[in-house]
Amino acid sequence: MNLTARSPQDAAAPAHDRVYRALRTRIMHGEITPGAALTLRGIGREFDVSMTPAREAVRRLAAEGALFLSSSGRVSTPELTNERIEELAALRALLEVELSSRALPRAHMALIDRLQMINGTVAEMVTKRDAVGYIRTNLEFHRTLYLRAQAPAMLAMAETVWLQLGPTMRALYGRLRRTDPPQNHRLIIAALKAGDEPGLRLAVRSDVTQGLRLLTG
Amino acid sequence: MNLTARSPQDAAAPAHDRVYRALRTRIMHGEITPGAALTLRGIGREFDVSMTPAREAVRRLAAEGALFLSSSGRVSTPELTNERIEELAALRALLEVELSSRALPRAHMALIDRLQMINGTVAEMVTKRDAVGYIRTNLEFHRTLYLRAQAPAMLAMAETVWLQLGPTMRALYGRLRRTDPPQNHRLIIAALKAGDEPGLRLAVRSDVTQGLRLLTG
DNA sequence: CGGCTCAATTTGTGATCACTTGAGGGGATG
DNA sequence: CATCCCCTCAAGTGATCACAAATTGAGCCG
Repeated sequence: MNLTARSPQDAAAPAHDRVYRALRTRIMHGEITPGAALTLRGIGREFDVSMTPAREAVRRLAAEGALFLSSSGRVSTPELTNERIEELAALRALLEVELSSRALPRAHMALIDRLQMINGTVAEMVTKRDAVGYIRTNLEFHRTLYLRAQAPAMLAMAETVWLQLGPTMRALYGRLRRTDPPQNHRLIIAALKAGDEPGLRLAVRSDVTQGLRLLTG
Repeated sequence: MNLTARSPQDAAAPAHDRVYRALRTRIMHGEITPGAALTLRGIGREFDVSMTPAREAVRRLAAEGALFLSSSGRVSTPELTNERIEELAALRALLEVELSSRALPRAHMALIDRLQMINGTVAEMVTKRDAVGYIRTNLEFHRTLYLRAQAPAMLAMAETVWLQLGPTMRALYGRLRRTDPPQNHRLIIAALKAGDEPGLRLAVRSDVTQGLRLLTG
């Protein structure tokens, strides 16, 4: 099956973990449309494993809210209601504002440079209208910043929220007609440079909630 | 099989779900000491199921951070570092302050009465020095309030944090020599009655972080 | 008396299979 | 033409087994 080189941490990874990671990435990056159905046998066939590891991966993702299990056990990506989306956006704001706050005193020039580079890629994805690429690099931008917060539990929660929003995000950003580069990311970088905590908090809050405006507003 | 009466929501529940719920409750209420080892075959034996549903329950709990899986797959309850505990406490503060804020405008007299009744039970548990009972009723107090926030995703996250703190909480509260009733709960109730949002936020923050003082301070 | 080695045993992993249930389609009926 | 019913097949659940890895404890040597 997949004979491509794997990153070190994936070397000799158990089957269920391989499947889990592959599906997780797909979902988080919006590569699966909301409401799409999955089957354990289908997943097993695709990754060349039996139903057992497929089931473990699916249940793990369901526990994280990335997949929806119907009462009869059928598996699909969740179709979020507007209320749910708003709530998850509020969670993003809550968690990510805190994470950025904690990262601020630890953010040195090397980090800011790296963020600017990633942001360049984000802008590129926007102009190319590559939705999946945009989501991926956008999340990389945020994760890079939040890693500096040295708060693994909080970051894990934020990623769980991203995961839940994944399938919906694609549809959401698909409506974005804008081709202008991410303005809020620039504000975040500027606030980091200036050591301006209130400005940073505001910029992060705006960035994580802006995608929602066009849905609810 | 298991012919004992089950609660309504457990009726005809799949085996893996029964096991999951039973273990989850045990962990959240602090009935398992940190670092305790579990085995799939042992769990299967206890609940009279095979390894398969035991594995699903364990992996689901591991995904929620309630169990720790060693690199070799061995299962145990996590032993949290002080940094981790502080971070989880910060998460509790963040999430629960927000939840209480959202619950405030919806908190009518019936809810406040119910909170006062639960709080009576909490006080009773304190005087009886019943650690598990204390944790259970204390969480019931918080959950009852937060349910009014109408924010299921946020509440689920808060419960995940409780779950992660479960095994540690017992040890934590075991050090509490106090037999005085929960003062912060009274402040919460008072703030709810008065419709005092800043006071409520402060009281909730104090309540969820107080247990930590004796650890870090 | 303490540390090391090796083997027996415990434990997780993954495949396979029997069983049951629920979803979806096709046809008959009003 | 719509609705309802039944039937079939697909899909999840859970048990069992073979296998590999790791743990543990006994026995031995220093």
